[in-house]
Amino acid sequence: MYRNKQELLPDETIEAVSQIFKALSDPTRIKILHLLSQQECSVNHLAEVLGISQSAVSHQLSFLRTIRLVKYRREGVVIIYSCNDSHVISLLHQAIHHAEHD
Amino acid sequence: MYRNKQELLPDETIEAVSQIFKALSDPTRIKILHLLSQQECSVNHLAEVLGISQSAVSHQLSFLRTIRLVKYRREGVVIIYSCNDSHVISLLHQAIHHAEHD
DNA sequence: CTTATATATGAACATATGCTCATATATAAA
DNA sequence: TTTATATATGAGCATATGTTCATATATAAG
Repeated sequence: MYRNKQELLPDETIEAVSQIFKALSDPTRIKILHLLSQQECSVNHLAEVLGISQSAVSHQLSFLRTIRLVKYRREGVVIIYSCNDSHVISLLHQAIHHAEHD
Repeated sequence: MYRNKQELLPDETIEAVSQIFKALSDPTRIKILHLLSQQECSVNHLAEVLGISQSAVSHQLSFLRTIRLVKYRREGVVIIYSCNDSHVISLLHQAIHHAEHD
């Protein structure tokens, strides 16, 4: 009745995929990643431009750092963040394009 | 100091993108969509093959139906589900590929 | 009409998530 | 060393999320 040719994904893969999409599923993180995909930014610049509290931005950057979607460097007293995963940024841009043209 | 060439996305777009990725961020939904991307399935078949309760599968299908990621048809007593958004399936497949080759 | 099977759905519950507020840490300047 | 500014982080809280359990609905067969 049903052929059983279906490839089930290993749990590891499922979890990794879930993590990628979870990172992209929150409006604050989308805004952060989209802006970082255009230019490197300091934490305060992100907060000001996006209209999000410094604390909220910093918490989300911590999250994005942990899963290596962003990287950062210090410049004096300022921390400059930038994107660290071009493939995930590509997924984001595709989804934006899709959302704009649905 | 900073150029303000950055394009901020409209809230509408942010919400739409967030919804797409939210749909793809749960392991159960990933399993369902991945299987449906290979073959149409009844609800019970999904539940059995994926090892998820009928109720959980049905709840998630309801979610996926609402945002039009799946469609369905009745065949007698059985409801056959299939994918309804090839672009989102493409995002899923890319993420799977990325997760498998990281 | 009754029974059996497939699917859907509401309520309840436990956990996850994202924010704010307060405060800690770190660097630079005075 | 003191002060100012930038960033990070923990605690607490409100809301969102996903599951189970019980039950409703729908179709087909007898």
